[in-house]
Amino acid sequence: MRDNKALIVERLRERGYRLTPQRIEIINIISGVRTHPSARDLLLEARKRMPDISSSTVYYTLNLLKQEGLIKEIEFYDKANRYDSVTAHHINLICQKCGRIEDFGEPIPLSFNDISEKTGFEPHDIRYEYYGYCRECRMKK
Amino acid sequence: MRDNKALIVERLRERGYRLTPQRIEIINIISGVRTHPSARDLLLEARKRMPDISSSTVYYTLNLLKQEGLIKEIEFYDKANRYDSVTAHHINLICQKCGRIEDFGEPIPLSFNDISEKTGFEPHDIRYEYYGYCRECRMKK
DNA sequence: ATGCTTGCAAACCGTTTGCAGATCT
DNA sequence: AGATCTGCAAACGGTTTGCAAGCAT
Repeated sequence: MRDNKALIVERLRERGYRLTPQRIEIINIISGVRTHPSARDLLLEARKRMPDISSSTVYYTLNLLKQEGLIKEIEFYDKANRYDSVTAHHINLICQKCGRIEDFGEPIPLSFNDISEKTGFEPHDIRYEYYGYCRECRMKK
Repeated sequence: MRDNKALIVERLRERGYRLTPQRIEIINIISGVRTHPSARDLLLEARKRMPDISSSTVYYTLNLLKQEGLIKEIEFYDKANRYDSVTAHHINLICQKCGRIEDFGEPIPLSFNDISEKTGFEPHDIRYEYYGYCRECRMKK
């Protein structure tokens, strides 16, 4: 959850990608925040300092970072995808009132090995989420 | 995983919804199959017997069944959502080659109670999926 | 000089919606 | 009879793509 900006920048550089001002800006935001922002969130935040940045650039950069394994994407069919600079597999708690996504600290209970031994299915990624209401939203009610 | 057509029909009837031929057809298909079909799958299958059924009717019916808690929807942002007549919470194994979705029999390790006691977040739904390759697709390679 | 990157606008695709006509009870 | 349901076509919204101009190396 700490700032992993330096790591992301270093990886891009050593893999030969350009470090344009737009990319630096996007990396800055996503690695400095714990809110799992959407592409639109990132665009609006970046435009505060860089008014001409376009949404294609944001998407292009996010796809690059995702493909390079430097960020993780959480996908939703009926709302914007969210992005996380914490790439380790973990459980997310998703509030259906305020949209907040919190990380849940405990390790994944069933390892990839457990699954493949029991079923023959070979996993290499996971999606584990609880949907409900966060403490703050429950208070407000 | 058994045929729960009768249950779905009964629930709709007792809640005052109409049992039109289109609905019966869709319920028949979804409750008779273990493949977690998409709306489009259901449309094409239904059209074999009912050529004029429209996709809005399929969506309308699926949304009704979902809202009444009689089917479960598995959502994907970049491909069609899939539908499951098994509504109990369970783990899904999703093959990224053939698209098959298998149910994994074991119970969910962390109960809603576990989560709310440890975090204050109150869950009422879950999404727990492993992505990878099913036995059949691994064989073929 | 080359090719990666950016910004604009249009395309894409599954899902939703407005509406008029049909159908179930 | 009356509300619900169906089918058509258009709208929607987030993401992707084509393309020409810009920029880093």
